[in-house]
Formats: sequence, structure tokens, C-alpha cells
Amino acid sequence: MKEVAANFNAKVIECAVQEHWRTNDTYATVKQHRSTGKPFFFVDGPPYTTGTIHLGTAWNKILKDSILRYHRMNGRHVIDRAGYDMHGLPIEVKVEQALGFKSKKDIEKYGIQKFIEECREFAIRNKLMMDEQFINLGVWLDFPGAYKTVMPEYIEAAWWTLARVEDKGMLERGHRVVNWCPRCETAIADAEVEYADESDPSVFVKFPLKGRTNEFLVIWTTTPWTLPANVAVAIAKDFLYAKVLAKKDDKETLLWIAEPLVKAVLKKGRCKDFSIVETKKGAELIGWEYESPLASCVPLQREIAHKVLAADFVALENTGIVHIAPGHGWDDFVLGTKEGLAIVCPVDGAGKFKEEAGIFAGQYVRDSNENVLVALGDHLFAKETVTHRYGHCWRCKTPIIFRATSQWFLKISEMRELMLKEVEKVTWYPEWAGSARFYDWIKDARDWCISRQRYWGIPIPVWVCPKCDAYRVIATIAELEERSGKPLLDPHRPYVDEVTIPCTCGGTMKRVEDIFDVWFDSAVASWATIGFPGKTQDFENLWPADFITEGQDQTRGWFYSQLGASTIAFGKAPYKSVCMHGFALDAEGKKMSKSLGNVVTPEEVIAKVGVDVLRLYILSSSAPWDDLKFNWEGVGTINRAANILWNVYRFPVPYMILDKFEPANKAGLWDDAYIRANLSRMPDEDRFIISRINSVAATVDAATRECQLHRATRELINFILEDLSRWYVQLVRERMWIEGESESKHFAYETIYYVMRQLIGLLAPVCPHITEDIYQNLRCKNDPASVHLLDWNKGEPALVNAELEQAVGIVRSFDEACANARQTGKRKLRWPVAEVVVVTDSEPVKDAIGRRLNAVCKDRANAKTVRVVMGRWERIGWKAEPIMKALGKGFGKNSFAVKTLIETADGNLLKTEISAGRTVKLGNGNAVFDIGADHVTFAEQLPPEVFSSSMPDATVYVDVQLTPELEAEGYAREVIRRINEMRKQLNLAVEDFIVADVAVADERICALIQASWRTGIMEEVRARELSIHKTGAAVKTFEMVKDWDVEGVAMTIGISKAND
RNA sequence: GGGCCCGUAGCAUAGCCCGGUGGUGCGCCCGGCUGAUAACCGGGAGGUCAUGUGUUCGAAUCACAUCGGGCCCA
Repeated sequence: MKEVAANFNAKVIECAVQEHWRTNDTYATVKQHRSTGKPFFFVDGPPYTTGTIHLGTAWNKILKDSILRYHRMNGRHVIDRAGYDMHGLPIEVKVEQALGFKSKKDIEKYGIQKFIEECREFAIRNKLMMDEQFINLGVWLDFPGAYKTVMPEYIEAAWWTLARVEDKGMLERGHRVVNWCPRCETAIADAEVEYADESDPSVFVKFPLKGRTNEFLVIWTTTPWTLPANVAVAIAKDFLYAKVLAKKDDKETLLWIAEPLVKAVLKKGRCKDFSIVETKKGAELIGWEYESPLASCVPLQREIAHKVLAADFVALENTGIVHIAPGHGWDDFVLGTKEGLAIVCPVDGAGKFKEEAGIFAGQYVRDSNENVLVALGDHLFAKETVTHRYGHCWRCKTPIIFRATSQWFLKISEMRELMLKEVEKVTWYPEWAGSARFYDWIKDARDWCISRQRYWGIPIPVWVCPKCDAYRVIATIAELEERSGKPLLDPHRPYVDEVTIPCTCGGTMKRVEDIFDVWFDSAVASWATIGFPGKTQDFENLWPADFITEGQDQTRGWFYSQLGASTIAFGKAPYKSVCMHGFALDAEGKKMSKSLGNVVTPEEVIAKVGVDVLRLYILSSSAPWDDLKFNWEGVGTINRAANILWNVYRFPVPYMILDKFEPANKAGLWDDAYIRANLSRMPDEDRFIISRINSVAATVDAATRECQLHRATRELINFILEDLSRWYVQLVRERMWIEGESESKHFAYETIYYVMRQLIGLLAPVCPHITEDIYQNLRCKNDPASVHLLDWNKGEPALVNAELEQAVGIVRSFDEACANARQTGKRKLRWPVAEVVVVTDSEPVKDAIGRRLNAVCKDRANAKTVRVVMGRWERIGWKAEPIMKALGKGFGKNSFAVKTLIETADGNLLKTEISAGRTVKLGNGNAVFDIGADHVTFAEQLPPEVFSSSMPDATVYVDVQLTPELEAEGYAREVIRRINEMRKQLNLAVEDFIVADVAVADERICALIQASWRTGIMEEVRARELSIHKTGAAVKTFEMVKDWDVEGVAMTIGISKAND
């Protein structure tokens, strides 16, 4: 055992521990040690490799690490491969920005090969940076062996999965409306759309009805640019529609609008005069034909037969008539498919109108809105601007458009039922994350568009024959090489694009150009991480995963993508349990964002308080699934708790070293045999703390098993502060100071050693560095080489003593009540008191304070005696207090006399009689009055210099009255304290001797101390010589002389170090 | 507009499932201890339990509505 640094310096400790782990390869040793245990298959949700980690990412890994460390200590062989998500649009966008690119054309010009190599380089660079940051957090995952979505084996897993999807008939090549980013020129998934406020025109447009003059349908839209693609309007069958005669500027028109909305619409069109000509049910409008108001300038529109249809999504909003452009809206598309409408889409991938859009050709759709309105001319009925939530590309923030294109889909909508069933089988922490949140999300799931028209991703392994249109899904690289007859250098674009396969029809199959949605990459992680399909053994033994944990945003992300892919490929969920965690917010509960300037980085926190405190803070301050409001004060509090842990650990070490203490062990291997064997002979405080640490262990174990790390950590912090520091250490101090051999001291050493060993074991998953540092200093020479090699303590019921814990609880309440009463009585703890009396009716209180822990009570209370009185303490008197209101009623003008009688009567006697239900006669000679229960109340009357305070089930009375003996002791204690203070100021060593002189101004006090305490003081301050005398006598020269005011008595104290 | 979660003293949290005096920590003020000491301990003040309505003898707790925050969706 070594001396321990006086100041707790987390950074120094953590650096040293990390270095120790590196040189001893501790992580590998721990894994090796557990390699024969029951497997615990964990899958790391792969963070995306852009830039540095933030507090939320840190939280995520800290949570994972703590839970996995717990399982390792419980003997599990943890599959702990880290993972990284390294493909996809976010990286492409970053690289594009770095290269100053504006569109896909720039990429093509630059060369796809060069471009993807840039992307690869970017991803790898970031991955290495993130490795380092995670390792600095103390996270023990397999980082060198991490799965990376860019590896050929990984890509193969995605390919294999798609082939499997195809086998199940769940892959569909379809011409559908998808979310489209016109900047990235690709389809994006629902999950990639971000909603933000956008300003758009809100317009009401008149569509002329065919064969009628001056009669129109009025529609509403916020996307005028979709009007060139209009093919129909939709109404609701059951709504009532009105034909309105509207007058404006002396012109009359006939307008069809849903009847309840007429007034509002005409107001927007500034028509003051109008009248309803006729009304019809929506059903009667079906089949009406109309013409496009853009027919003259958009050739495409002239070829379309526009008509009125019914649709159930039409709401009683705006005009009640909905513009339908099946090429540019999801509902429109579904309706169009059902009704056999033309799916027109005169917009290209870059969001520009094609030739068929006539005068708008070449214009960017959002820029063309104004031109469309101009072209509408008189058909524009009303126009205003709205700000509404609109979808944006998650990466480049460009407003998305809907566009009908040819894409590849996973038929999720057909899997919903099975997915919902599987969700129910998964254990969710918290329960509602699955049963409510995730369940609702899946209920509404649509088919998943998995194709992207981009470059940096897993190429979709589909080869199509241009001659016969047949396609083939390739499952593995080997299959591709075999069919193509050529080796594959790299399964990425553009290398894979060059590979062709002969078709059975004689044609040559070419790969479709698309790559996978990056969410599909991570969707296959649970089997890709164990090498499937390349290797199958681990898959058969391990899959599905025992546990995953990610943030609440992954409900629609990874929880979902994995479930979808897995349910199609294997018919079941890829995980058995899921813990959903929250987000890291700022102290006000707002999202941390660069623009708000409220971002706190993990580095900042680590720089101030170190990693373990950050870990303990994050895990203890909120439940995993609640959002974390980051708060520096809270961090400070946890740091203080860590500091107290350090002090508690440090406190006995010097004494143990001095005594060459070594805990009882067998051949250098420590266990708790000594504690078990000697427990019954140990002092109560030792048995208490041993019991407590085992109760705590049981609580911590139960909480951790349920992912309730906040409960586990709070329990541990509470134990350190309350039980260890504030209680046990206070009680055990004197035993540490015993010089020479002592069984009592030895018990204390063994106890505190045992408790520290158990405590650091329980704390090791959360604070891996501090506990390792402490363990390395405490371990016996043949003990396991790391705290992380220890077995978990679930709490040993045989060592738990509930009655004792309860008794100590009572004594601690007593302790607090004493302090309270002393404070009221203005008697410092240093000054002894003659007696403390506890009045109670409770047997447990009586037993704890009066018998079992009486010695502790006396010590804590600094009292000569502590005794318990059941029922009533004879020194407590009762004072009768008249109730004047009642006296006035009962005694009229004699009230005042009665009042005096009551006040001067013997309160005790009065109370006894009245409590027994009798009346008491009080008189002053001339008159006698009957006093009953109505007339008086009783107040407790304490003897002089007795002060009380209440505790649960009892009242504590402290008698602070001084006797000469008590006074002498009190002053003696004051002198001792001051001499010791001066010793410290002189920097004397604990074992140094001194000579001292005390001059006291008050003759009586001087005599008191002199008479009984001179020797006592000399012992306590290690004085060779001590003179106590009245002020004024000649004083020798001392190294230090100080004047003191001791409770109003002036003293001059001089001390010097004794020679020799 | 919809789903889920959260709202308790200046700050952070427990209690809510299963209704019966709202605990705790930090900070603040006062005090104690002085061989854990640039540490440690005690006491005190501080609460419309977001708001409103309902159920009930009784609501922080149950129900409904509103407001505010977060995540997700349309």
C-alpha cells in the first residue's frame, strides 16, 4: 500500500490508469478472463463519422460501457465490437463543400473514383479521431476491430440481405413519388426529411369547367409550380358544394366551393357581393371535366383530360377542392394509381422544368412559382403568403420536392403486422418506448425507398439487362466474381459499375446506378458485425442481439431500420432488449445548438472534472430515458462526492502503512473470510457498515439489471456520503489513532478494507479509472490484476443485518436532534454535557439508544450519560395556560381572577386531574371555581438549561447546565484545540513534542483547568512541559505566542518545539 | 395537426404505477469540528407540486383540457 495524494486530481489519476491499461493490455485480459462465460451479444449502434463527438454521443457510449462492464463482471462474455457508419450523403455533402462543388455535375466532372476516395479518406480520418475520443471516455469496446460499413464483408452483408429480400418477394422496383432533394439530386427516405418553417405562396386558383361559360372550380395550393402537372381535382363525396355568383369590379363569375367555406374564400378574393346559386353533394360533381388554366402555355397540359374525382383525404379546409398532381404528391400519387390517372412529372432531377412544361422549361421549380402565378392571369383568384412546416433535406437543408421516379422499395407495408408482433416480444427500457412510441411509428410505416442516386454508399447489387429488362440480385462478392468471370477490386462505385454479367437472353446485364440509403447499411449491423453471411457460426450461436441502446431519435432510425430489414430477412426482431436514452439539453432544457451558443462539449467537462465524474454525473442526474439538463452546478456536486470518496479512501491509508497492515488473505489472495469469521465479535459500527454495503450492493444490482443506472449511482453516492463519510469514518477515527497492537484497530482496518473493496467493485462499471487506481493500491499481491477482473457483488444476504441498520438509523436521528438542541442551548459540541434524556414510546428507539448503541450515543452527544425514558420524564413539567375565551363564557367578571389562579396553580397536578376527566377546584378563599378540560391547555415546561429537539418517535432533551467538572473539561478542550492549531501553524509533525505556557486572565477558570486537566492537556498536545498560570506572571520566550478569546476568557498561549 | 416523454423551493431531483403530513442534494444564511483539514459536519430559511376543471371525505399522485420544454412524425 502506498501513501495517497492529498488532493484528488482526476486528470492525473485517469491518465495514469489509461497508461496502466495500455501497458498491461488490461482490456484484452478482461475479455480473455470472461471468454468462456455465457455470451452477451451487444451491438453498437454505429455513430456517423462526421467531426467530433458531442455530449449526447458521449452519454450514449458511457451508458453502453457501464452496462457492458456490469455484464462482464457478472461473468458474461460480452460481444463488444464497436461500429462506425461511414457511407452516405452527409459525408458526400462535406466533401462537396470542401471541394467547392455545387451539383452532381461537378462530381461527375471531377471523377467518381476520385470523389469516393475523398469520401473514404474523410470517413477514415474521422473514425480514427472518434476512436480516440471514445477511448478517452474510458469506453471499453473493441475499437481496433470495429465493424465499418465500408468493409467488403460488411457490404456483402447488405447485398446478401437484399438478395434475401428479393427471394421473399419483398423487393419492388417501382415508379413512385418520393421525397427528392433537388440539390443532391437523389431520392431520400421519409426518415431523412427534416421539417422547418418555410415561407410559401398560398393561392386560390380557378379551374374553368368544360362546356360551361364563366364557371370555375376553385382550388387551393402552396405549390403553384405543381400546377403544370395537374391532372385532376378531388372532392369529398359527402360535402356540400355551392355554386356562388361572385361580383368583383362589375364582373360576375360562377365559382364552385365547399358550402361551409364560401364566405372565407370569397373574403380572400375580396368579393363583397356574392350569392349562392345552387348546391350539390360532392358525389354529384364526380366526373365533371375542366380545363387547365395553363393549357395555353404548357403543352403537356393540353394532352390531359382533367376531371373531378372523390378522395377521402379531402378535408373541409380552404376550398374543399384539392388540386391533384400525381407526379408531385404522395396522396395524389396513390389516388392517381387507383384511378388510372397519368403520372406526369415535368421536372428533372435538379428540380428544373423539362421541355414539356412549355414556357417554364429550364426554370427551377421553387423559383417558377411567381411565373406560374403570372401565367394564370385572371385565373388567380386570391394570393397570400403562409409560413408553414416544410420538409428539407437532412444534410444540405434544401427544401425537398416530391417527384415521381423509378426507385427500389422494401415492402414494409406488407410486413407491418409481423413487425408489430415482434416489437411486443422485445424487452423495452422504459416499457413505453416500445409499447407506445415505437409501436405507433410502425403502425404508420410505409414502404421504404432504399435507392439513392448518389456515389458514396453501398452499391445496390442489382444487375439489369437492357435487352430483356430482367434483373438479378447478387448476394455475395463471390457470386458476382463467378457470374462476371472477373475479380472485384472494390465493391464500391465506380469499380463495381464496370462489372457486367451475361444475361440468359444473350444481352449484357449492367448494374443499376443507385446506391443504398445509408440507413440500410446500419440496418444489417446485427448480423454484419458477427461476419454473417461470410461466417455463419456466430450467427447461429449469438443472433439476435441481447441488448442495444440508443437515443430516442433512433425510434425512427436504427431501431426501425434494423427491425424492418430483419423482419423481412429472418422473420424476427434482431434484438431482445432495447434501452432508449434521452438527449443532452442545456440547463434550461433547450436543445444544445451552435446557433444558440449553449453547447457544452465533453472535452470541456473532462478538462474541469475528469472522465469519471462526467460519467457519474451523466448517469446519476437523470433516468437514461429522460432528457438530461446539463448543469455545471450538478457536475460540481458530483465532483465533491468523488472527492469525498477519495478522502474516505485516503484517510486510513497512513495508519495502515504505519502498522504495516495487510488484510487477511490466503497466499496473497484476498477474500472476505476474515470478515465472516469475526463479524460477531466486531463493534456495531463495523457490522453496520458491512451490512450497509451489502444492502447497497443488492439495490445497485437490481437497478443496473433494469438499466436504471440513475438509481444505482444515486444509491452509491448516498452510501459514500451518508454511511461512509458522515457516519462510519467519524466513528472509527479514534480507533485509527490507537498506538501499538489493538484488535479494535485491526477490526477497523479489516472492515474499511472490506468496504472499500466492495465499494470500488460496485462503482467500477461507472467510474472505471478512479476505482482502478484505488484497487491497484489496495490489492493483495495475487489478487486479480484489475478491478475490472473482479466478480460482481450482488449483495450477500448473510451479511445484512436489517435490525442493526434500523438501530443506526435511529441513532443518527438522535445525533442530529442532539446537535439541534445544543445549538438552541448555545452549547458547542466540544463542551461536554451531563445528561441527555430521550423520551419515547418506541421500543426500537429505546433499544437502540438506551442499550445497543448507547456508547455510540454518548460519544456522539459528548454526554456523560444518555438514557431513555419511556412515557414521561419526571423533570418535564407542565404549565397550565388559561383559554380566555372559555373563561369569559364560564366565569364572566371573575375571569381575570380565574386566569391568575390557573397560571399560578401546579400545572402538573392540574394536568393529571384533567387528563383523568375530572374537574379541579381552584379558589382564593372567597370563591372557588371548577376548572375543566375546556378552560386550559398545557405547555411543556423544561427545567432550566434543558433544551429539546424532536426526532422520529422521540424527543431528545439535552441538559447543558455546567458543573465545575464539565466547565473544566470544556475549557481544557478549548485550550487543547488552540494549542493544536498553533502546532499546525508551526508545521510540527504529528509525533513532535512541545513545551507550552498558558496564561489565563480569569483566576477561577485558571484554577479549574490547573487542578484537573494539566496532565490531560499535556497528553493531548504532546507537551513535555506545560505551565498554566494567571495572566501577568513572567512568560518565557516561545516560538509562537498568541492571544485568544476563549468563550470570553482571555488567554495567552505560547508554544515551542521541544528539544530532542 | 398527430404520437410519446417531461414540468415539484434560486437550481437539480425523489415521491406519481397503488390518492391520506411533499422528502433529498446544491446554492444561500447561521453554527460546529479542527490528527480526512484548500477537507468534513450540523441547523435554518425557501414550495400556488406548470395552469384550470373534474372524480373523491381527501389529489403532487387519477381523468380531461390548456400552457411551456424535448424527441419523433404529417
